[in-house]
Amino acid sequence: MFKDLDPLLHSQLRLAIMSLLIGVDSAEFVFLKEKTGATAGNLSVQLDKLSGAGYISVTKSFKGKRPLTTCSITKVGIKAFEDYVNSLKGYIE
Amino acid sequence: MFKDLDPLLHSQLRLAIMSLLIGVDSAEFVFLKEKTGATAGNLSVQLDKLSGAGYISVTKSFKGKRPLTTCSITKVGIKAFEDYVNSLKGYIE
DNA sequence: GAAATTAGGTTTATAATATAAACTAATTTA
DNA sequence: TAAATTAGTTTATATTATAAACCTAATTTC
Repeated sequence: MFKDLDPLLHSQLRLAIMSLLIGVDSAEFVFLKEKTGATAGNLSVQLDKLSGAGYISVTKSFKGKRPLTTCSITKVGIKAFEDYVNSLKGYIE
Repeated sequence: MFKDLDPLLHSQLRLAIMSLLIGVDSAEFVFLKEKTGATAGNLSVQLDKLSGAGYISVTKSFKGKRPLTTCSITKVGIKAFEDYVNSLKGYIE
């Protein structure tokens, strides 16, 4: 009935990030920042957490001379997201 | 796209409580405790919060000689739950 | 009939979490 | 060349979730 909800995903900002990443190949820091409305600091922290869990991969490079942080969801992340959504259904249906 | 998720409902235990209450007329403390698997302390705290927000009403009486805490969801609570579920869909669909 | 146990909670302490503020470092722009 | 902007990271704080400890009354056991 009430399966545990992955605490890493049961967070508004991290869920929004995953929701965005699941629909694209990859996304830049600034794109995620704009779409989620998060502050850069908060976004940075949450990306680290998702990355630390292996839910996303983060690559740091340069666009011209400015730093560029690019994120992609991983297979593990997709699975976790799907599991989370399924668990959630036990609560809201 | 990403509407704010009511922080009062975006909590595993409180969401489970609301999920249970939305399906019944009323429910006793012990019933909620068993169904959610929560400790009594945690349940007590979360019921207070939901009650404080006007999402549920809590009545304390006696069953025989033992205390009996009975909970029901309110109209405000139903509305909040429905809004929460709708907002959530922006994240998971 | 005293002591231990159970029932039904509440209060309090702690650890984890989310979040923004403050900071860094490089780059434009005025 | 000073000021502002970009693209972030680190740190501090306030909130939150959670369980442990506690309480009171009732019941069972010895």
